[in-house]
Amino acid sequence: MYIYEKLTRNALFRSLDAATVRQLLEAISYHRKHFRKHEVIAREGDTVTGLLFLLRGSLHAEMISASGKVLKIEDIRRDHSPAPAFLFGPDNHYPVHIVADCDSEGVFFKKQALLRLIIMNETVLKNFLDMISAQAQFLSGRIRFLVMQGIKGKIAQYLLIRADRVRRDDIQVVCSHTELSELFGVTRPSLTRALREMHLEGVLSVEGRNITIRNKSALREYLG
Amino acid sequence: MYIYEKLTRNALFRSLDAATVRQLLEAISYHRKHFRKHEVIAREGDTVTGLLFLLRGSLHAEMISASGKVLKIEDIRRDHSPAPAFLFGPDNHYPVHIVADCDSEGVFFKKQALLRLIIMNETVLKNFLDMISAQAQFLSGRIRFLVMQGIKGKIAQYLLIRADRVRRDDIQVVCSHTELSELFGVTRPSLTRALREMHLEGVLSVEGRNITIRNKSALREYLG
DNA sequence: AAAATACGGTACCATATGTTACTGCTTAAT
DNA sequence: ATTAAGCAGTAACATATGGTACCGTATTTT
Repeated sequence: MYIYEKLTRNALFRSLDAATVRQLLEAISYHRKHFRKHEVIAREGDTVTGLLFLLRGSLHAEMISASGKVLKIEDIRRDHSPAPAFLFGPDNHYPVHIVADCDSEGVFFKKQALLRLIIMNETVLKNFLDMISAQAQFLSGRIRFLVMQGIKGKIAQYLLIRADRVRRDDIQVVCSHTELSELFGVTRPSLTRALREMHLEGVLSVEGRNITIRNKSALREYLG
Repeated sequence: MYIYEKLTRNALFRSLDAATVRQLLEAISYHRKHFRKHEVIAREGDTVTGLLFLLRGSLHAEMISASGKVLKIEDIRRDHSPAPAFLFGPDNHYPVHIVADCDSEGVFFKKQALLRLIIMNETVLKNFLDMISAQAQFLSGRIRFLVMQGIKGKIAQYLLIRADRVRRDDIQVVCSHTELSELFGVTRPSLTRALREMHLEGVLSVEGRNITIRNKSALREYLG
């Protein structure tokens, strides 16, 4: 499959057909990048010089505090790019580390090339506005999630959203407890304890990574 | 002073002269709005239908949790607009309440009008990109501030930034403790206690709203 | 197959922060 | 002028979460 076909799946090229993307790509320069599993693609503080578009694999963004606390900010799959909102604006530095979850591959557009794309095609411009806005909206939701509730609230919100998405009350959590605890910004033992307590309270039934919601309205009470 | 002269101070019209802004304004429609002190301009969840530009006064954005916890997200003065990154993108709803700090006044551009401005003038487009990028960057910094450190870390970061800005070690904190605690996402007694402890440790000297940094390197140790 | 790594469970204790309530003081509203 | 709000300080206590350490199992990697 050609690059431009894969790129149509990215938010920047949404509602463009492969032929148009091909045309656009011919007008600018870019280069291909490969990353190995666990490779650090960008460190917090590095200058953002362009935008990466994933063709294969997946990445994640994480913050690490001075004391070593890890907070996973988001997963980045092939429809998203890392740090799109840090290319423009006053501070062009990565606010997070970008790490490859597995062997991955992408194309990198320098800022100038991207700017040309945006000016050349109004759909691309609109898509880019949507991308940056989406990023801000996501971060705003993340603040509410992380700051406005305790661990049980986070568990409740996480599970309720997933249950709603799959339209079932039994949820297969794909992440490990360690990952979940990094996503929630808490320690793993604290997360396990909270799950155990919610199990004892009869709100959830927890069996390893299979969690079933037993009392949905009680679960909602935990929301911050 | 005319509206367009005041608007040149807003981020959207940066590096445009008053005459150009006047021209731009004549091409689109907008209307004027007035707000009284403490008036709620938008509630969390309201649809964002356009963008407000402040001519006079100041606003702030805050989140309120189910349990009543208040988190102040940001101050909005005449160079900024509320929620610029929520006009485009997938979720066009205010993530926060917008409240007037004092009697205030502004002009409101509907989304379509703004879109026309952006397309008409490349500087405006670039400025808008910068605005929403700045918003995302701000929120990202806010996550680090709020989640990656304890109260003393927040105090340290807050004071060090201010001290650096005024190039002095004695700082006149303009907000009340109540406001500060909302900005930090903690309770007021906890904030007061932390300040008292840091005073006893000899790191700070706290006298009401006058705070002097006594030991800058010790203060930095608190940063998360 | 062996070794290394990641994972999940748990317990004990430490610590940070929240909760509530009361005080006196200052500033703004009537 | 009087009343009402808001503000800063503090204390006693409750609670949530963190820190650390250990174990046994599962899963990779070599």
